[in-house]
Amino acid sequence: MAGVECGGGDWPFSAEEAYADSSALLAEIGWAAGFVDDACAGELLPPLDPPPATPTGSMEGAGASSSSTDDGATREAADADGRPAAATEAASKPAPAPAPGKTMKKQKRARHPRFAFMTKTEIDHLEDGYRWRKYGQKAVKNSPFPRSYYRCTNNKCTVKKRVERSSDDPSVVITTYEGQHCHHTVTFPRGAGAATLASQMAFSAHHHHHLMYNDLPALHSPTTQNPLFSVPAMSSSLLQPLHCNRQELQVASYTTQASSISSPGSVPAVDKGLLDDMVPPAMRHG
DNA sequence: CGAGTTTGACCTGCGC
DNA sequence: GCGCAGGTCAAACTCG
Repeated sequence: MAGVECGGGDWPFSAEEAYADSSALLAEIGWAAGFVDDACAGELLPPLDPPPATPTGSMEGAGASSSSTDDGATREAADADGRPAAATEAASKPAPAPAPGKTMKKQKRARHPRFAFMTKTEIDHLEDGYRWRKYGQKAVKNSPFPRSYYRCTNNKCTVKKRVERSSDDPSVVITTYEGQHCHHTVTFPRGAGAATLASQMAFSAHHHHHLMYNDLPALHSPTTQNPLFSVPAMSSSLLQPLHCNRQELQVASYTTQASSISSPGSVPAVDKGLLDDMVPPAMRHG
């Protein structure tokens, strides 16, 4: 496995800095963000002030999601699943005639629940038990590092992830998962901690608990070293994938039960596996 | 030869 | 309406 190694040690920057740097991303994500030390013992740092619902009525963060969450499902589903029609048309790239996009212009791009986390690692693409296929790379504005786009190789799975390095600290990789896997991991590498965890969390992203950073005392604590958010704790007090629709900020659930991850019975044993893999029994609640 | 990566072009949404 | 930036596509290429 692509060992998730890191020099360990303290973060070279504060949570504020980290999030200030990636605030745009986090804001855009609008769901949840964790800060994970790839040694599986890192801190999950709170995002900076979660932009309060903007007066403009735009929900920005959630907006990115909500504004494009709705109907576009067709396209998303399509292109992730072998790209039928649309993609086929698009194949005729040099022929911007009816432009593939045009036909589906009305449909906004679908957005699945997203979960982002930062990992201090030198490895760009962390092994997380799933197989990914890179489908694009783009230079990111104000960042010397490109952003890579990956899709789960399982053709029935629509999960995507973006990987980019923090322009502030090259040693930090920001990974954003979008969607949920409809299958189990291909492999379950021990030690793939951070990525695996996030992946699993993304996997269980269907537990759309609505809550806001501010509603999470621990999460929003000014303290950057909140033990509550060491990775193991994350698994147990879990940072639920935040469905942070800022216009309906509400705390639906915030539990310290490890079982909460796999609670509604829809998450397969994989989550348990995660716990088994990462959370020492003693650390689990009860 | 199949699977995965690279890379330039294209599409879309958004702010000005 | 225009330009910018993010996101995606797919041909070409690489690698095992």
